[in-house]
Amino acid sequence: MEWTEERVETLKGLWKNGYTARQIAERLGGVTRNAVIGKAHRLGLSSRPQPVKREEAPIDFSKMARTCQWPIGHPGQDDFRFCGETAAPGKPYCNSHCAVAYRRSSSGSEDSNKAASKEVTKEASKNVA
DNA sequence: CCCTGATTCGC
DNA sequence: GCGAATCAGG
Repeated sequence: MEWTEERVETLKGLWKNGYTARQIAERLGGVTRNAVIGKAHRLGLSSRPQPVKREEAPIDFSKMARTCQWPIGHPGQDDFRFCGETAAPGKPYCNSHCAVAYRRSSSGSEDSNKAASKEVTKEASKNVA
């Protein structure tokens, strides 16, 4: 597999959001957790927030869940919840999380990714209250 | 034993 | 730079 921009961006996004290397590898497809970890390490990542044990995948929520299903916090923990922001039509996530989860072939780069991640954090904090 | 990420090591 | 193998911790 080739580490395209979008792939790296999704890797960073998911990794940053506490997903395990295996989940990320599984989501990206064609890569093993070692590849993900290796790449992450190479990218300058390595430490992470507490890992989230969650089966996350681009499930087809077509007509259900009009709210963002992006997991925030840790399952079983008091502050665990979903984003809850209005999701884009036909998508399981809101704009911010879609940017992190799907990242279409955008020529843009870290900037937009950073912006997305930033918003994610912002939304998370907002929802805590 | 299972899992995890971290590092090393050969390609 | 890449990822499997290996290392180390839970």
